[in-house]
Amino acid sequence: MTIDEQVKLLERGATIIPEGGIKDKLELVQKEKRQLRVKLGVDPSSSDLHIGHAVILRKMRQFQDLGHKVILIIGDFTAMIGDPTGKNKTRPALSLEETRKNGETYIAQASKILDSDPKKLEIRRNSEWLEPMGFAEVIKLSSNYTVARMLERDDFTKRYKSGIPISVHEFMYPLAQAYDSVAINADIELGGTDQLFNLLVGRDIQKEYGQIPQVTLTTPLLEGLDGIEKMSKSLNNYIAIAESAESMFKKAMQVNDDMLYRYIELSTNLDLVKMKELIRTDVKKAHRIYAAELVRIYHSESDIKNAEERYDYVAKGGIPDDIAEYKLDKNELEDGKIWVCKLYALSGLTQSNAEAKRMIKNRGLRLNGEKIEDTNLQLSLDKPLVLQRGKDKFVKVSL
RNA sequence: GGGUCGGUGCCCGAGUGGUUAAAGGGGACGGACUGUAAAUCCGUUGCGUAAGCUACGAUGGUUCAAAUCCAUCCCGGCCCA
Repeated sequence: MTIDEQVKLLERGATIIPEGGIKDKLELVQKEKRQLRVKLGVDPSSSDLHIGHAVILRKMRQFQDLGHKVILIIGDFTAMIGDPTGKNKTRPALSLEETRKNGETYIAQASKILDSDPKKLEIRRNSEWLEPMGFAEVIKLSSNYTVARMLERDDFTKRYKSGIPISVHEFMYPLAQAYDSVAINADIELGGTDQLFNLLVGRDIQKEYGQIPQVTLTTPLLEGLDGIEKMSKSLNNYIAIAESAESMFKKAMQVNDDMLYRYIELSTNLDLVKMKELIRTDVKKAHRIYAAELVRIYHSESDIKNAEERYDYVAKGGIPDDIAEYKLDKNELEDGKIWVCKLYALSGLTQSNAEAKRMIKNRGLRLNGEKIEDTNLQLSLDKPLVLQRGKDKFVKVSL
């Protein structure tokens, strides 16, 4: 591949700062006969990677495939300090052990996408260099940036204007992240568009430390299944890359029609021109192709059929066979029977007896496929029972 | 440090002594309709099968009765220093 072709591939779906920066970097390393050092910082506070994260990981993979080195930085130190007080309220600060564990899960999941050849992948933790930094060092680092410039960051601006508190330590986040770039001497740093500010701080700080500033490459954030918020675990609007083929297929089918093109664009390599046309002419089919493609990427060709069949079966009101099981303790029985509402609560399908009762009144609970009418129903468990909530939440109960 | 305003359920927000498990909106969850979509419409949205209990930043107090009044404390915004 010529450099121009490489640039074209790498820049697809991404925003580069400064413009043309990728080409310059590629030419530079060609001259110096070395690999690019491509950085991605990850926050080990959540352990479930979703297809939104995958956008950037897939971009990383492209760099690897072109022979470059990807450096994954687990932000174990920054996560340990605890999340800023911002919108998400205070998140309990994680212990080093937790962040380490989350980091491991992250790596395990990311390796579904990344090439784990050590020549192409380096994994570091930022506690490595941030922890030993003394206060004097930190002051020196922070003296390179001004409050006014910090406040330029979009979420700081918004919060400041609307009177939402900003703690001083939150200013340290961009700086710490920027210092990571210095520590590993990054040529390029990748991130979601929400990371742009932090990535740019990296450029400034690298300059201050006498390095050539990194080029930043940002990819769009994938909106969640609700079509409004960004995809995230806490909003529960995500498709995890580790979830089962069945669940993945189902969620993919539920992506809003309006969002489908964007999902295809950002999370698959499907032919965009063809898919755009298909969405126009036959949306349902487009959904199926997308759903199948996702399963193909994260599971395998052979899993598609099962996932699709299950989907169709449940859509028709069928009870699938891969249901979670719950073993009821005999002590819960009275005269060999148990009250329906209690059973639903115990099985975890409802949060409380009261909720189960309400759901029955709303005709939302089924037993062996039949709607439950009577809130006072007493059940004996001679045979296993299939409890169901809504369309697709099942639990099989037995003694 | 001083002044001032504020802290209500998942979120926003009304409520300034009893009729308040707390208006309204959002979200979420069910149902109808559908393509297990969207839109729309309907219902539910603290726990307890009940008596009742718990809940309006925390603790203590006043009162027959407190989210509402008082005291102290904690947290935050704004203004002044």
